[in-house]
Amino acid sequence: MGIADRKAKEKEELKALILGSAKKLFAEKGIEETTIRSIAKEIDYSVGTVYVYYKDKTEILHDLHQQGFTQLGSEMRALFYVSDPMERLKALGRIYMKFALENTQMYDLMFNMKAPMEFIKANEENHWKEGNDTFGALRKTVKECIDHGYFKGHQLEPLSFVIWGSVHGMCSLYIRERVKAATGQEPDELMNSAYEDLMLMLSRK
Amino acid sequence: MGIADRKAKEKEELKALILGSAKKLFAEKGIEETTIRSIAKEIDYSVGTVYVYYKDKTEILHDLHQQGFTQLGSEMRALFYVSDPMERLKALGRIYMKFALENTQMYDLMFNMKAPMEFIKANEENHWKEGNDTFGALRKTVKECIDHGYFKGHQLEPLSFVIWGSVHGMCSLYIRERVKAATGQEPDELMNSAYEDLMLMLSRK
DNA sequence: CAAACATAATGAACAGTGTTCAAATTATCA
DNA sequence: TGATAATTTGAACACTGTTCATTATGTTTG
Repeated sequence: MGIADRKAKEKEELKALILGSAKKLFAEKGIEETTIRSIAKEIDYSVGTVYVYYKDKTEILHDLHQQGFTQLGSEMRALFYVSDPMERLKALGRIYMKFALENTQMYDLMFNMKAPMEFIKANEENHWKEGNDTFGALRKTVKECIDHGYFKGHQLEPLSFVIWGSVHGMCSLYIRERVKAATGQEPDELMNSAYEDLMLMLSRK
Repeated sequence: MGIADRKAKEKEELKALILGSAKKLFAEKGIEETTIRSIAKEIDYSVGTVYVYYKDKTEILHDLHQQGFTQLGSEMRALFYVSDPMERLKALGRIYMKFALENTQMYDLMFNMKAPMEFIKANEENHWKEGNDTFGALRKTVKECIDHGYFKGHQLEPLSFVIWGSVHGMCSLYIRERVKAATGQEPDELMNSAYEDLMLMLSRK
């Protein structure tokens, strides 16, 4: 079945082309400028073609958010070699924050926008695998910290969520342009010093 | 000048009526359903009239976000009687979180949506008074905590931002429906236990 | 090779959005 | 009452996501 195979490959390639176009526009111009028409125009196809390969915009955004998690996941996995759990926790947070600040649109899509969650709900997958895996990696590291004598009196699940929420909160305020407006400080500097303050707080035995 | 006065009052009243309509739709149906047409329909005026009193939608959303800060501000001010700064800090956070969970759309508008910031930028007010005041109240309380021996080794500005970011982060993850999806826990329960874990961490001398 | 069929791509059309502005309506004044 | 000013209107514009009959292309078959 050579022809069928080739056709299947071509379909996949075109789908990837559409997603690539979406990714480019999304990263460069943000969600506002990433319209179906602009995606189609970028690759010289008609709007209708996009809908042959993606049933709607939320599916495109879901696929995109998945790519973001793939990247973040591989960056996080590169830290598994760090044996000391507290050191690893600190490094994890740094990587996470770095990813957020360097890929603001993508981070926004992954953790703030409604589209990916709506797609998951609409397809009743009922399971946010990407989020689950990422939070699982954090929880595992926090667990090891607890086993090493850190976080006395804390519970694993709430504590892990607090840590996630802390870094996510700072990143979101940064991305949604509340940092300078509210504090008057230089955002990038404040993000760094705040992260150090957070780590200081976490690493107290 | 009786007539001019009355006209001015009527103008103000109609503007308030538009804002009230927007507020109602916004709280009940969210931003998606709060269209200019729906706002106009709610109060039996035409779309054009809305644009006589508001130059665009961001101005409406900015006025709305201002109302949210007025409410949050008064709820926070009710805690000034708490003399112990750490107790006050804990209470502040609770009130803040309660406000976020009970007014999800409004909180989202105040701290996540782009509209209010875009309005401020477009009118080069260059000063987010609402955010400044709120963060100022937090900073002041944190300062007092430091003066009472808490947060040794921490700096006021970054620390205050970390605390804000922590609570904001958890609230945002809740509102944007990432909590249950990522942790598998019951969101409301986790929010509470996480807040207690956070406070436990903060109140260690 | 041509005709029949299957697959893929198209873009006009639809319903919705925010926004504008000439025209119609209403209120005020002389 | 008639002229003038203020207010309200809603059709129209440019955009969005989405659909689907039509067209074009590729494949198989007699």
